[in-house]
Amino acid sequence: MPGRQGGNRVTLREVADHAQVSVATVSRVLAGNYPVAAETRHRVEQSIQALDYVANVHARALAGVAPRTVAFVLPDIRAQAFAHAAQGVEEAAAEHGALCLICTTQGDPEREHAVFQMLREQRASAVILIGGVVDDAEYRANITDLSRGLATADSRLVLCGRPPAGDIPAIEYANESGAYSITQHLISSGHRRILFLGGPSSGPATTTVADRLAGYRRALGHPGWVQPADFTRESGYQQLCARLPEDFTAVFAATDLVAAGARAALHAHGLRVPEDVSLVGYDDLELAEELGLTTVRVPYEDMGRAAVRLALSGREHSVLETSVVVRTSVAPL
Amino acid sequence: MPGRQGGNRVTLREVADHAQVSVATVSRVLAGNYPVAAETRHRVEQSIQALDYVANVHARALAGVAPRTVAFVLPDIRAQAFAHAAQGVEEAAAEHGALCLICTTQGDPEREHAVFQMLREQRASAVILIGGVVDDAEYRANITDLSRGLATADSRLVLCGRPPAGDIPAIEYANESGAYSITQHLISSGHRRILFLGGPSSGPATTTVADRLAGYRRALGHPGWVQPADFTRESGYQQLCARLPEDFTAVFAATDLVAAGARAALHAHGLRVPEDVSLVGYDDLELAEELGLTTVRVPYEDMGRAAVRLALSGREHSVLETSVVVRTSVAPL
DNA sequence: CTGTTAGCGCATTCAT
DNA sequence: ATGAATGCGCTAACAG
Repeated sequence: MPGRQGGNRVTLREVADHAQVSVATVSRVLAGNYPVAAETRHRVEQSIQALDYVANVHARALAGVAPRTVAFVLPDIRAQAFAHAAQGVEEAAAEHGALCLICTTQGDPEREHAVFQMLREQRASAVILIGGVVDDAEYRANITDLSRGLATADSRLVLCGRPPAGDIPAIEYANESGAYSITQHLISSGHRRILFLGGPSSGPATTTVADRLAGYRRALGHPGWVQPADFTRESGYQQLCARLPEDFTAVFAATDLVAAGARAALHAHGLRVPEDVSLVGYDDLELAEELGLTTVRVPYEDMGRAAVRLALSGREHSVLETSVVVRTSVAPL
Repeated sequence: MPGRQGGNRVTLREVADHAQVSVATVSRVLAGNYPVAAETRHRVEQSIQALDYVANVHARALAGVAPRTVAFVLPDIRAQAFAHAAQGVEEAAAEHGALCLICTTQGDPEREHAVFQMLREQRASAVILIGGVVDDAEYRANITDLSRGLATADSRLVLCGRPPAGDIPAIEYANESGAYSITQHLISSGHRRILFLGGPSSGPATTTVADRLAGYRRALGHPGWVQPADFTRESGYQQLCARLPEDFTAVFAATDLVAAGARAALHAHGLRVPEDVSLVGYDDLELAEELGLTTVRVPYEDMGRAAVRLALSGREHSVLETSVVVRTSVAPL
């Protein structure tokens, strides 16, 4: 029972004294990469136990033996897609014996900046960035700065679920083709008037929606019908209601969450899914299963894992497959 | 454009040289807690910019100026309840200017042990622990060891959503009384035969279910009817099916997730909610809103925040209120 | 106001 | 096989 006073951590020195050896010897048995007499080693190990010694990472790091740390920066951990990616990152980091830092920005640029500064100070070996972005010049400039800043500190930046920017590597998923496939699915069920629900009401779209919209249009062979909506259930509800007098036989919601809102809107108007209107989403969250929603599966956990591998050990498949998951929200026309 | 080679971080020394001052001066303008001539300060700031200097936390920590770091240890970040608690922890940590470490154990005791060891090495100022547990002697012994180990390193352990153990502080929520209230709600709607769905099929229950069950029984005034089930949707489905020939007018699922499974089971048997059977859950997750589930709201984010405050700045309300959220899954008998 | 210096805890030559 | 000494980057006395 150590029970020492607060703040009085045991140091290597004390262990050495206790074991009647030098600090170098203790350090050696700890590292285990250098010959130490069996008997001495035993004695040292006893002392370590007895004193409940715990190494100080900071001192270690300073002396050049830092454990790698990978940081995962996301807008909001409450979003299921991100939480799943985080799970993948955690797992892979653990496999690599790396410490894992999960940081949220709440979509606030200031906070994001602070987080990055902090990560540089922490000497993070890698930082993985996830979350939708508008791929414009400003973004490119920003991300390039970040990457350079990190590189200065011998740290790598990896994008997750976004296109690579400049020479910044990324793990993507087949977003456009997933959208294409599920639109095809709708089409092959006889649907023609398919409403795409998602995207900004004005201004440029994030790469996420832009790609999904592109896939939708490629399958359709024409611009189709688009109703803007944020990536929330509430917005899905509101925006579909706004469109509801119109006639379409199916709705492609940009996200499962949006689909959930759309579904509620449909129900509120006395329309049934899929009897009256077919509905598909994107992401394949828990929600999709609950609602029997046909959707596109995005391998978020795999993306997290892949991003860590890319960051820590170099090359890696950089665009993961998506697949449509058929459930019960689509009916043939 | 710094663009230095990887690994070649800029040090205080270099900044000092560049600015033609001593390291002490640079350190001072950095800390800003000591008078420095305006002109000198300016010169130093220029150099810092020019060299893109970033302080090394490890060196700082070794020198005694460590930023506090609070760790949040949970079984699985994909679980919404935990993700919400994590959000609260993140926010509060940021407010305190503390670094936030989120670590998952996957419910694996070995991994949990490794995580704790790592946290001690990191000199975490506080570690917050969440996740169901069976409150037996073994657990008590374990947690006490952990707490002592942490205390050795001048670090505090705080429990979250569990009862305090020994002198280890905790942030709880009114679990039993929430269960009592929602059972009352059912009762005042005329229900008498209410099935409690949750808990282990054999062996001791976690404190979480035990308390909910206790509240249920207190409201009922007798032991009631209990069908065991894990905290998963799947289990809710299976276990309710197993019980379905029996007649009860309402089901109290130990968790929203379990309720979702129960609901599916009911539907699969041609029973409608709430017309044929009323259903309530616990937690008030996103799912509950989607399903129109009447449930008990647990303030997970607040708990996370409170835990951080407790850990970092002492006293704090330690048991948070719960409340029943009435939606559409209960019908009067 | 500014420079010099002594640690912080540990890993690592270099001696022995 | 073991011990003594050096340095990692920074802060905080301590001198000027």
